[in-house]
Order: sequence, then structure tokens, then C-alpha cells
Amino acid sequence: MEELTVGRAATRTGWSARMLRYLELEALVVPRRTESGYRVYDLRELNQLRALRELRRRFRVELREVAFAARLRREPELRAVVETWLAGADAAPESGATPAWVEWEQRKHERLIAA
Amino acid sequence: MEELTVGRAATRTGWSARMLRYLELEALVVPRRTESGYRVYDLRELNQLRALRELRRRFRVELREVAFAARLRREPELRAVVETWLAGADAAPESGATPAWVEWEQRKHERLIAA
DNA sequence: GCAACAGTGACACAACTGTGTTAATGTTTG
DNA sequence: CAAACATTAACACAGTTGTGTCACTGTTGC
Repeated sequence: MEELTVGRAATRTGWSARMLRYLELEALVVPRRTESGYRVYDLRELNQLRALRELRRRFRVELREVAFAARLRREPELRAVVETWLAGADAAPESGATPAWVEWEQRKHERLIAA
Repeated sequence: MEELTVGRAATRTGWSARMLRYLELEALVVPRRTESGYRVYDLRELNQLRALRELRRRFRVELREVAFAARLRREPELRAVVETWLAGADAAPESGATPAWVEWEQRKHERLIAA
């Protein structure tokens, strides 16, 4: 009893039908299909759609940024490398002579980045 | 003895000087400055630059995607909401009647998304 | 059976990203 | 002190994102 077609799902969630199709293309919200190919939005997808809207509104997040977060979740190796990079990037810059973290950094990156 | 100005840092890391300035603007690699305002790239920044290049090459990651990952790290609330969204988005769609996760989903989103 | 939907595909367009280049000015160095 | 760098600011430009609209065709509901 909560099976909406694209137009109704759109007005119900505040998107346009066009955008629902786009979100499917971007693999962000993928509805199932009827036999004849119509998109079917269940409660699950409606929730995703509303939540995604709030995400954008409250945090000014772009769709492709959410898509990238999804990619990070699907590709653990990528996630590891990105996190390593970020850790290196915001480690507080030391002032002491020959900070030990420098070589540590170097080896870490060599290990992780090595083809 | 590893204090390069922007031009040398560029040729040393495979970027253009222009791009090093852009990366600073985007807060991805921020060098310190001399008294007179010249950018100074130390080993730390050189490592970041090389690693960033490899990230892009190997995983086809965009700069702004890395910037977003950095933002996720800086804003834990945002990270929580995004992760919740993703979790809801790739929970395997059940086939049983009135899946329990639906209401769970709903309350979770209400809690997290509530203004 | 026809109006009101749905499907895909295409064209359009503003805004943004990433990048080069050029100009006008300041700094470092042989 | 002049050459070779650096600084910022601006203009330019192709590619991408997000979005609307329009055309043509297929499906559904009354």
C-alpha cells in the first residue's frame, strides 16, 4: 500500500520526476521496476529520498559527494588510502628538528601507494 | 634543506605552480609562508602532493572528492548522517511482509535528521 | 478507447572545477 | 641591478553536475 510511481513519489518527497530518474542513473536511489518497466518507489526509497533532501538542505552536500561517500564504502582500498592521506594532511606540523613522523609518513605512503 | 618555493615544488612533484596555488585555495595542501609571503613547501607538503597525485591517477578521484572526505573528517555530525544514509541505502531490500527494518529506518532518520 | 500517466532520449543551460595564461607588481640572487 | 623568480588578480575555456523541457512512444485507469 506504499507503492508509488515516479510522479507521485516525486510530489510526495519534494523532488521532480526528472530528478528521481537522475538519482537512479547516479545509483543513489534505485527503485525496483514493474513488469512493464515502471519505477516503483516503496517506503524504503521514499525514506531515502526525503533523507537525501534533508542532507542537502542542512549540510549543503552535493549529490556527487554523497555518491563519492558511497564509493568509499564500496571500495575499502580506496577508503584506506584516502584516510591515510587525510591523516598525513592534518597531522599538526611539528617544529622540532627532524620530526620522526616524517620518515614514518614516507614509508607509510610508499607502502600504501606502491603500485 | 628541503624547503622549496612553489616553482621547484611543482616540478619536483609533477604539478604546475598554478595548481599548487589552487590546492592551497582548496585547503588541500597548505604550505607555510616566508616573511615576505612566499610559499614554502617542506617534505611534509611534498609528500602530500605526490600522494595526492597518485590518488588521482590510481583511483580517478577528483580533488573536490578528497576535499569532501576532509570535510567528513572535520564534521562528525555530517559524517554520522551520511553514514546512516548510506547504511539505509544499501541494506538489502527484504521480501518478507512488513520488514521490521522499515520502522527502524524511519525512527533512525527522524532522530538524526530532526532539525 | 482515450486522457493521463509512464518510459527513453535529446537539447539546453547555468554554475562549478580544474587548468592555462597573461598582466602588473614585489622579492631574491648571481 | 638585472634576471629569474615570487605574489595576486583576472580572463578564458572545456568538461561536469544538476535541472528543466520537449518529442516520441508505451502503459494504465476510468
